[in-house]
Amino acid sequence: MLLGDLIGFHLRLATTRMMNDLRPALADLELRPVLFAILELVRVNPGIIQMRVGDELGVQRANLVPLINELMKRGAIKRKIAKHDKRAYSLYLTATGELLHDRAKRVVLEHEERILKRLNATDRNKLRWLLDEVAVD
Amino acid sequence: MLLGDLIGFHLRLATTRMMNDLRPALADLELRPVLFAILELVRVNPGIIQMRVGDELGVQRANLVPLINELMKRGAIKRKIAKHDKRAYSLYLTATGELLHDRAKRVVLEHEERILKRLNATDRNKLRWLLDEVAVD
DNA sequence: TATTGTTATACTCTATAACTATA
DNA sequence: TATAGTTATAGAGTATAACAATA
Repeated sequence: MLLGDLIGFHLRLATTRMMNDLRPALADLELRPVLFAILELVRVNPGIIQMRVGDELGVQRANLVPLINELMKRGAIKRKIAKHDKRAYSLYLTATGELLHDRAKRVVLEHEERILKRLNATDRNKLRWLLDEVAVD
Repeated sequence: MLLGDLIGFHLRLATTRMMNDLRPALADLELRPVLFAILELVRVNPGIIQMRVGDELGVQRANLVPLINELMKRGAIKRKIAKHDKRAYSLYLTATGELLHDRAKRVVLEHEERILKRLNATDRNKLRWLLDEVAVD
């Protein structure tokens, strides 16, 4: 390990390693990490506005469009015009989407366990908390 | 914050936020985060083999080639055939490269302080340690 | 046989600007 | 005026495969 003290380096490397494990694991379901993230977010927050998905995941709204289209073409998500705002779309999983998410979630949980096996529950909570403190305003 | 418990989400978002702050900060020097990472690694480990740089930063050797070329064209780094392996290149900063790195390092340290201002020294060390435990082996 | 650096390629990600329709 | 979604585009990141030179 030649890396220095800069947190950015360690963050970058941890992310790369995690994605290098997750990507092939999800490939069997023809999903990429970002697509799973969308499915998860919509599953847990049904009716969520499309823009909000972008905000939560750090994906700009322009870049979100083709991702949403991809999931709609596969019949995994559906949209309705938002109740109180005709400009916005509310997102929902279809039955197909829920099945896909169920299978993907299992793959992702196995992946997280594989990647975090050296950390106990306390450390994992601490890590989550520390990451959330990064770059908050 | 609608995000769930999955560490991957929090890692992804922290990385995005950090890069969104660092990228424009380095743009004044016409550097990108990955180029600074290479400068830093070569500065601290003069003579490092090109392949090793890729390993340390999680960049594949094929993708490293144009990055090294970019820094050589700018006269920031130079190469020599490695002492004990004619296939490999040892990398060094030029005087120009050291000056560029000095200026970039100042920008990066300010950036890290901005991003991590909510964390004290203990938390920062803990974060670095936790990130290093992610995906070892 | 395996490894370092290279080339080529395809795909994905990301940032930016401009447009529309609604608010 | 501002916001949600869209389109278009260019640049950067990433994965894969194949090759030459050397180990």
